Amino acid sequence: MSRQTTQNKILDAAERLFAERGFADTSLRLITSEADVNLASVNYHFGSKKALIKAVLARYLEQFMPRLSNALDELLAAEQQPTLHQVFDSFVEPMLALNNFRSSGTNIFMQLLGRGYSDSQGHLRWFLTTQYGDVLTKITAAVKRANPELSPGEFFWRMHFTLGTVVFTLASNEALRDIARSEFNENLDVEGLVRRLVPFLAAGVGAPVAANSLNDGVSK
Amino acid sequence: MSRQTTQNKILDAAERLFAERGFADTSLRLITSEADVNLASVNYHFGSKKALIKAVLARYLEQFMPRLSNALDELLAAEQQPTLHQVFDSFVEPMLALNNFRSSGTNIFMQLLGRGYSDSQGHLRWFLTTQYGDVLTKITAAVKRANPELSPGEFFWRMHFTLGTVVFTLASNEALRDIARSEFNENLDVEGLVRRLVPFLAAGVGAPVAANSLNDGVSK
DNA sequence: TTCTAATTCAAACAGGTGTTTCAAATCTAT
DNA sequence: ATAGATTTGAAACACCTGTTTGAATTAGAA
Repeated sequence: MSRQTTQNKILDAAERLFAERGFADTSLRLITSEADVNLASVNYHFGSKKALIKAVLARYLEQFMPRLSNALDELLAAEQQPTLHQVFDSFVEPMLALNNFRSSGTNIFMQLLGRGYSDSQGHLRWFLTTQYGDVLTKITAAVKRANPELSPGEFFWRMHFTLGTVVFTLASNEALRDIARSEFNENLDVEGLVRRLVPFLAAGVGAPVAANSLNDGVSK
Repeated sequence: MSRQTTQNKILDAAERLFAERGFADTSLRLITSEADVNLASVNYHFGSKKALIKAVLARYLEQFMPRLSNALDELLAAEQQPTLHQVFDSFVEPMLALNNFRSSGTNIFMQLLGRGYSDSQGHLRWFLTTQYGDVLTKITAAVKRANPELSPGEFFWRMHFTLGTVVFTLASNEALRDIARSEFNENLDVEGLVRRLVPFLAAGVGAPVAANSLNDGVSK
């Protein structure tokens, strides 16, 4: 028989609770009781709560990041200039592939991403900058190629606007989909949500720079 | 002499710390020590920490909401159809006016808004739905008038994408502006930031609906 | 001034947190 | 089967949280 190891029981319970309630609001006692293991086993197997959070995130990022990296490589290798729509589309397949990795994997990862970025401890930020900096570079390269007209300052801000849209939507996607379902029979699955995000982001990043915006602040 | 009352010393310290660190990560002991008042005075004057959070938010919302409401009224009273740019622009003046109310008022309110919406307790949500529901109605009315083509489902999601962009940007605006300043001399003030948001949001909400998005989920 | 109500203060309370301890149980290889 | 390492378990630890208490102080009105 394929017994679940204690480590995996902890990881499975933790990822679900972290996604639902955030990192800070999920106590080790809650995790271990839901995982049906002893409280001390978290510190025995992972060392600390911080390390557990990182382990939960790592399990997904190891699946997601190489796929995203490959998709961006393809886009950057192509002869012709990609559209912004194409750039953002390259996130979709890696995202959806997580459902083959674990059930509800896409949804859980989306919520974890949202929690991870909002979190003041910045666990996710640590991963992105120290482990996956190359992917970040590819993302900015692809966006710049799709929309080369933006000034560096304009580009910086639009990337962060994009990040904000994504993170917020991902973090609250389940709650929002519930509302949409009950309010006007809009029965959207995770894929539908992600596909709705793409045109919004592409249009936002591609928006014409406001001509009448005084004080646009670019001093260099 | 105009002595600061204990209540105001608490409110001032609390709003700064809440904006910086979020509600949950700010303890009453930290607030009262920075405000130089006794720990028990928070519960004496406000009743509880939750009530203090609401009091902090209320002080700003009472300034902001009537102005926003008026701006939207003007837009809705006009003969001709407003542009999305105009709709989002009507948030700008009420936002900036907060600097006349308190020093750095705009910035602190922006961060509080971000914290308040991300917060799992949903203090801000309580205000918006129970106290300022009429303003919410006006916002959706204005957006719908500026872009009547959107289906209800499409409209719902784009409003929430917008909200996400705004909330995330507001919550982290100070950190992001620091980065922008050091990375490429982009010395943007709060007004500049808000004015950069408007074209992004207007373009996103006004984006053409993706024709090739299968499963768009509208079942009604 | 005197009396009463409002406020401040130090201390304790009750409950929750992540982490550590060390004996008991379990597994693993000899 | 037995010895040794790994893993589990119940309990305690040290610390932090929001809240309450009741006495000391201050303020305001008669």
